[in-house]
Amino acid sequence: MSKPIRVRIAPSPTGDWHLGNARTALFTYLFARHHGGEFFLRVEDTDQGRLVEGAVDRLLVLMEWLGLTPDLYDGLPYVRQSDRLDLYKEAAEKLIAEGKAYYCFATGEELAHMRSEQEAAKLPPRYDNRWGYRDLPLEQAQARIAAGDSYVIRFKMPQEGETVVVDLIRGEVRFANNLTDDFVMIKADGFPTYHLAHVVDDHLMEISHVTRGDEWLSSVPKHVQLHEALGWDLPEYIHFPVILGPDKGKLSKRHGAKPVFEYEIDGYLPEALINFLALIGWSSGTDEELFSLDELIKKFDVKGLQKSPAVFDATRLDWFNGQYIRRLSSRELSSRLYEYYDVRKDPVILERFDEYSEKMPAIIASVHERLVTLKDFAEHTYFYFVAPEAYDPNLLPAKKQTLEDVSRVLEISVSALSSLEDWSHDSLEQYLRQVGVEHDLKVGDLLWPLRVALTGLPASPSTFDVLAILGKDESLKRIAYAQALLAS
RNA sequence: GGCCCGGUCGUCUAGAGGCCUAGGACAUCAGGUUCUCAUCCUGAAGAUCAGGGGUUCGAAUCCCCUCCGGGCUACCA
Repeated sequence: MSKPIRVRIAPSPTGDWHLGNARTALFTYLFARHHGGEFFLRVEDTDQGRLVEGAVDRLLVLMEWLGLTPDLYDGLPYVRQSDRLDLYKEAAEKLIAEGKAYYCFATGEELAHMRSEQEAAKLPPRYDNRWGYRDLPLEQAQARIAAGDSYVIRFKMPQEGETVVVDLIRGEVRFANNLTDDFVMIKADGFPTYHLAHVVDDHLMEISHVTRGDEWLSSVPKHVQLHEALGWDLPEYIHFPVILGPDKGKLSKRHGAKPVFEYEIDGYLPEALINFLALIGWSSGTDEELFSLDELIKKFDVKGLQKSPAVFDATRLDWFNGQYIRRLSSRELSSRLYEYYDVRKDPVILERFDEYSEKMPAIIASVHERLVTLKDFAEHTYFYFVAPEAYDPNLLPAKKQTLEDVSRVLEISVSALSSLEDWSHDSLEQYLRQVGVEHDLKVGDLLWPLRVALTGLPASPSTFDVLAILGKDESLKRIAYAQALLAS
């Protein structure tokens, strides 16, 4: 590998990225950065019928969010194939001139008819040159074009011997040439097909390693033959195994394969997503699991890439996200949360950040280790801002407690707390534990009813936290409400 | 159908002929810490290495066959 490493990620702007696309980009990025190479983005918009408005802009934002920002190419953020039509045409015409490609005038209906005929005869469907365009003299073809006939340009695939492909993950793969037919390079609309465009661009962009999904492996013979016909050196090939859905089928929307940007909306951290994705189909060879992007760059090695496809497991992603959230400092978590709701333009939460800015650090700290996603924050802290109402009073008793016990506990609490001056967490804890002892109450029997009274919930942050954050007035108010609820 | 690729606990994986009575992580279950939940700690269960033949003193690792899964077989990428 003496050549400089230059790689590219080449999506077609036909929709939003799912995790599989993001992982291909990640591996490609890691490979480039590990070797100190360059990482470009090339937009493959050669299928004019499938273009999706705004897809490229959203992709750029997403890549930035993931931390996979591509390098500038000729000063531009990406290369766009529709800007390079002349280049493909030039290559195709060179091949025509050399007799390595030809004009084909078969219509769509004719081709469809050919295929159905072959299918009926149990023959493998392929372009069989039944109209003889492969051998049509160039002058005749040009005459038809001049007459306005619609045409495509096909590559004359060699029909003898085999094409040997080397993939860095799988090693040598062999294909018999007579099984590949004369594929289309230039479509009737003048746009190139993937095969031609990829070969031309990767050559012109001096891409050292072609990285892409596994689904391309069986097309490589076309690309190899094209390189040879054009007289160009072959790049190295790396075909990543695909990501499967939980049903072991293709990643589909039905099985949690949402567009990647929805993971952002759902409160996942990009570093968690990156770490999670990196470990699907790649292993460092050690028992370590948690890697930052920088660590991944250092450790990434093609040797650690898996040959087999992997199933995507959402619960594992949750674990990574929880890990990363817990590793954030309170300050970092706080700014992440604010940023998250700010981007979401969530007026309710943003207002709370504003109005409760003094208490916010304590509020966040109280739920920090309980969050799986940033989105969870709203739900976990709701009770701080909105007093519980009309909850089931049967929630109030701790295990083995009666409603009468609860009344007594609340009464004791009210009278004790009313006289407490220092309403800090530590003071509250010290004091209440002592109150418990004085009244012969187990801590749980004192704190459970209190917590339910304050939050209306069976699970919440520590009662001392809740008390301290709510403050004396609000706490006593909520306890009084619980007492009223019990009485009714 | 044909051609390619793949197949280790439910999931992600370690494993390049003896270190494997197959290791780790997620999930699960049990216990501990604890006012609840969560965190954290400890432990358990979980894989006859898809199946069958070889090769070898010895195979998850090498070879062959079968089965299963996936991809390609477009004027889609």
